[in-house]
This record gives sequence, structure tokens and C-alpha cells, in this order.
Amino acid sequence: MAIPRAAKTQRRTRIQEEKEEIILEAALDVFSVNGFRGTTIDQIAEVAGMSKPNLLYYFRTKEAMHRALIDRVLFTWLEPLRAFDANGNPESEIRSYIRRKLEMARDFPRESRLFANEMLQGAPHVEDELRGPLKALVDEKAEVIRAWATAGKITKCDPYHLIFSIWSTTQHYADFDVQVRAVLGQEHAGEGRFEDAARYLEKLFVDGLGIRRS
Amino acid sequence: MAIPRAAKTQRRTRIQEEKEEIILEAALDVFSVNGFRGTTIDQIAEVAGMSKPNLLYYFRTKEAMHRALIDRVLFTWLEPLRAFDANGNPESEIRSYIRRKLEMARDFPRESRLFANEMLQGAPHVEDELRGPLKALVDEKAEVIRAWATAGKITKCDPYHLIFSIWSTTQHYADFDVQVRAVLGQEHAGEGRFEDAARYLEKLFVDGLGIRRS
DNA sequence: TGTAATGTTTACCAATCGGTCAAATTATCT
DNA sequence: AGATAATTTGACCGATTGGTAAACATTACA
Repeated sequence: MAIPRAAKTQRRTRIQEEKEEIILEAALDVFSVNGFRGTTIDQIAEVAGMSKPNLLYYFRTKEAMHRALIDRVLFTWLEPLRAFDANGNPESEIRSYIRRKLEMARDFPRESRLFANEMLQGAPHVEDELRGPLKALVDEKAEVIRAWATAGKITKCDPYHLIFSIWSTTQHYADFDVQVRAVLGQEHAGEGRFEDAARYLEKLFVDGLGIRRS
Repeated sequence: MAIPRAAKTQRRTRIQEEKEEIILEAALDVFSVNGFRGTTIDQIAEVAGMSKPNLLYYFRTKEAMHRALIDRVLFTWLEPLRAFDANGNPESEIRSYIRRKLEMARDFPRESRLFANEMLQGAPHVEDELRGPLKALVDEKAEVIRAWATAGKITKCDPYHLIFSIWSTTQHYADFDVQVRAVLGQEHAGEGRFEDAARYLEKLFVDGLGIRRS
């Protein structure tokens, strides 16, 4: 009778899963470049290769698409930080954290830019998640770092700003990709730039934090 | 008779200077948050406290406003890098460069976000400036850094990625301000965070680059 | 195979978009 | 003060916006 909104159904159809995936993929393309306000449903529809009302059959509003994307990104985005192990030794933990974050910048630049766009706008949709789960996780890992410093494994430093500096340096290669390419020029802008960055950043942090090399 | 567009006049009126300043100030507010596509002329007009046609009397199009802003920001943004002195000693040059960039993140966050927005969108309006003047300036300073390494004043490292890492770590405090505040929480989010960041970053880079302290 | 639920599209809506126009107002200069 | 140039605004335009209604097409399942 009335239109049975996809969201209302109990079981998700095969078509629903496929189409929702296609839509979110297209939405990520557009949102990550133009931000929320700058994105139109028509743009997403065109990239997704379906009609606008069809998008709105799966996601009632533009907000709903954005929300679904943000939720997904927020979760996977913190994976590397969660993997940060208190029992590991500082050198390998820092090194692999940097490497993992750089890999994400290389392999998921759109997700990084979506997040960056949200931050630039003042996090209107995710401020609660920042103050809650994110802060809690960072607090926990900051304590690990502080313990390392107390144990003399690394030099004393502000663990929060340490985490910020790893975030910013790695995400830079996704968010400011155009600038990085332009400055490096044709000759050094090949995909090798991520390995160069990894080599440079690992050394910067290992030496900068006074980590005894093993 | 016909409307004498402000742009056509030879001498700039006092009113012209004042109003153009007010408009650009308002435009910076809105563009820096919502990006180019996400910004409407009506929004700018409301912030500026004048009617939309009045804005368009001073700037013919939305692009013109954005262009004027970007040009202004691009110039002042590179000031700290230009001040980077080949004859200075590495420690003081690096330290003051970091400090200057952090001061800009603190005092001109909107300008930083405007630039970040432009980068996220793939620099559609400024790609030429990146490949031209910016690359030239970075190339020049990279040579300075390489010379320092050759002279044994700092450890060998990729000068381009070094510059990227200073850019990213400092601008982070402007572009990701919400996140920084949220993670630091009420207690540490006061204005002291910039001094904490300066202390941490200066140490990170001085030690990380193997600079002999004087 | 038939039919009910699910999926898709064309046509459309009111609101907002960037921008124009002409009339009205204000500042400037003699 | 009066004339002229500069400034400001309300009314408006066609295009685009987010979203809806309803008819049509397809799928899943008895």
C-alpha cells in the first residue's frame, strides 16, 4: 500500500545492501570534496548512476546519507589508535602506528577528507562523539605514553600533543594531497612519496621522542 | 548615468575601502566554514549587515569575493617561510618558524581553514600558484635545509617532508580546533594549549632532527 | 503463476540559489 | 544649494535546491 521505506523493513534485502553501498560510495566521493552544504543530492545521484528519488528511497534525507557515512568512518578511523598496545615496546608501537595511519591516508583519502571537512565546519554532527568515545580512547592511550616516559623509555613530553602531531602529519598526505603533489613536482610525486614520508616521520618521532633504538 | 562599478573607478573611495573590508571579513567567516560551494551570498550579506545587491556592487560575483580572499591569504600565509633564513643557525630558525606558524594558527584560524577548504577540494582556484610560486619557494628553502644536513648541522632527512610536517602539525591547531578542544577537555583547553604545543613541537623537531642545542 | 511487497522513475513543489535592474538614497564637489 | 557621481535597496528572474506524490516496473515467495 503505502511506500514501505527500506528503513522500516526488518530484514535487509540483497538489493538494499547493494544499492546502499553504491549510494554511500558515491556520497563519499562528493561529500569528501564539497562538504555537507556544498554537496547536492543530484550530484550524488549522478555519481551513483540512479535517479534522485531512488536515493531518497534508501536514505530519507541528505543528512541521513551523511550520518551513515560519518558513523562508518568514525569507527574505522580509530582502529589504528585502538591497536596501540600498552605492552608493546615504544619504538615498534610508535613506528607501526605511524605506518598504519599513513597507509590509511594512502588507501582511504576520501574518508580522511570527509572527516577533515567535518572538523573545519566545527564538527556540527559529531561533537558528542569527539567529547565522549574519542576523548576516552585518547585519554587511555595518553596514559600509556605517560607511563613510558615515567619508566624512562621515552623522554618526557605531552602525550596529547604527541598524538595530535602523529594525526596531523599523517593525515596531511590525504587532506593536502594536491599541495603535496604540487610541491614535490612531477619527479617525486609518484606513489613513492608515502614511503619517503614513512621513513622521514618514523625517524623524526623515534629520535624526537628520545626512543632508544633496539 | 549607468552604474559606475566600483571596480571601474580609478581612485578608491573611502567608502569603497571600508565596505570591501567589511565584506571580505564576512566572506572569510562563511567561506572558511562552509567552503566555496557551501557558501551563499545571502549568508555573507547577513554577516556583513548589508543587502545582497550591495555586496554584488563591490564584488561582481561570488567567485570574485573568494578570489580576493584567497589572494590575500596566499600572500601572508607564506610570510613565515620567506623569513626562513639560510644564514641563521638551524636551531633558532626551526624554532622560530614553528613558533610563527603556531601564532598564525592561533591568531588567524579562519585564514587557515579557508586554505584547508581549498586544498580539500583539490585546489581548483589556486593550483597554478601551488605549482609556481609556492613550489619555487619551497624548493629554495629545501636547498637550505639540505645544505645544513651536508654541513652536519642537522641529521640527513628529506627536507620536503620536513616542511610538510611543520605545516601540518601547526595548522592542525587551527583546522582541527574543535577536535583539539574536545580531546583536551575543559581542563586543558584554555589558551595555554598553544604554549604547550609550542613547547612539545619545538622539542620534537630539535631532537628529531638531531640539532645540536646551543 | 499470481500477487503482494519492493524497487524505480517521471513529474512536480515550494524554497533558495546567483545575479540583474531600475529606482531611490546618499555623498561629493563646485 | 544644486548638480553629478557613488551607493543602497526592493522587486524580480531563471536555474537549482531538498524533497514528495503517484504511477510504473521488478522481485520474491506462496
